[in-house]
Amino acid sequence: MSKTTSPSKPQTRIQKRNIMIILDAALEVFSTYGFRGTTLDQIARQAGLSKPNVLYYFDGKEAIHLALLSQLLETWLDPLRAIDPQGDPKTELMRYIRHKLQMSRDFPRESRLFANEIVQGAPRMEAFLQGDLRDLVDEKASVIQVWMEEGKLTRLDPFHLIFSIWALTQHYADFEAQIRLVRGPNIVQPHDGSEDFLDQVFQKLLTP
Amino acid sequence: MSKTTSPSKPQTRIQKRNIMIILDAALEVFSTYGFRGTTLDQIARQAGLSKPNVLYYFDGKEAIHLALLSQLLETWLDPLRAIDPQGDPKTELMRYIRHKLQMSRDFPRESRLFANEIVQGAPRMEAFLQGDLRDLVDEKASVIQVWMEEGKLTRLDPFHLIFSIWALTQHYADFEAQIRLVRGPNIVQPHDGSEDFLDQVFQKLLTP
DNA sequence: AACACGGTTGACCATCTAGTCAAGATTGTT
DNA sequence: AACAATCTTGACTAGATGGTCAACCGTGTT
Repeated sequence: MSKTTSPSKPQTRIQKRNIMIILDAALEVFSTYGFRGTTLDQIARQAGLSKPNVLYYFDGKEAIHLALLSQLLETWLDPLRAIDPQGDPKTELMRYIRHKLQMSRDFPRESRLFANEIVQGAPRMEAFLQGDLRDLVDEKASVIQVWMEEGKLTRLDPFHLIFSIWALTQHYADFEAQIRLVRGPNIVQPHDGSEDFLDQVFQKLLTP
Repeated sequence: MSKTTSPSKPQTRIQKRNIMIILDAALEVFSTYGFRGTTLDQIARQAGLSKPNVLYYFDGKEAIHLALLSQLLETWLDPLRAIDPQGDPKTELMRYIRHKLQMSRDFPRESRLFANEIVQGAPRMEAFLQGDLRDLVDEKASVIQVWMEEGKLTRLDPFHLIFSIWALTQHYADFEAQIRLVRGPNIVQPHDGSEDFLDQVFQKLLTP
């Protein structure tokens, strides 16, 4: 049935190239217009391919979107997973924050794809959110809790702390249009100064 | 031409009632599915009216969306505008933060309508963002800057400070689905504890 | 060169969607 | 009651959109 999820046959060069081209084009369009706001013609045009050709590589619009999401979700967990319970609390959290901010800077389209989904109720990510992500968040929240009880961090609700890190880092990608338009022509990069700012904020916040 | 923007004729009771019903239905649907993801049939169904009847009151889908946005943008500026340069710096900012959080709790649909627009590049809000909002943000950033130079607040980039307030407060409405699914069945209200948390965060952050 | 398989596409279809319209129902006014 | 204005809707249209298909083209292998 499915064309891209069958791991039996190895991909040819052309397949590899075109699947990459299509996914990149789809990311561009989906992240800008959302799932329903995106048309197959748009994706095909962006990819420089004909619509039937796009459908030769993917079973449909839904399948392309799904491929993007599952690809994304794997990399989404990594930075959080990397928080080391044995490491220095503040160092670990600051590293996580910088990593998330960097992702927001380097992969804004991925961040907005994610944001689009969640703002609209996350209909295609329920399983991920209440499965892998919840487990990992629970685990790391416990670690943070212990660190706080040991007096190594300011006492805060660890869940809200994690959410606040997500909110502050992803904001620069997801609401880039707002920042760009509000700051005006003075600012070239909406991210300008964000790293210093978040460093200052969390340094001050986390130090007991 | 336009049916609802002509201020010449007074509205009948039926007009007032149905326009309100339609706008409420449209807010519900637009905030969940975005502009392109929303159909007139959905709005009509949600409103309990026929599609031609909806179009009797509004010139089209775009007009309904526009009516919602302009209605929203006015109330959006108010809390920021209320920051008093003569008031106590920390009190003023904490009041603003609480006010924004309250709006995110009481009007999550409005917040998501806004978020949907901005994530997708704010094509229908450019004028507002780089007009009224920019002016107001510039003005209040100056006020905050002065407060900081007077040593009454921690020295931070005032623009990033304002953005961080937006990010943290709106996150609870815009990413509600994520919070709900990640926290699981333990938590009923995604907002639980948010006020205490943000109080703690900004109290600590703003105190020099 | 010949063959098989992978790759590509113009033309097409069914469905959805924004918007129209004329005819009918309801409401308010005299 | 009678009339006009407002309100409502079933039936419709034009265009957009996801997806199909048979035929054709390109590439690598023998």
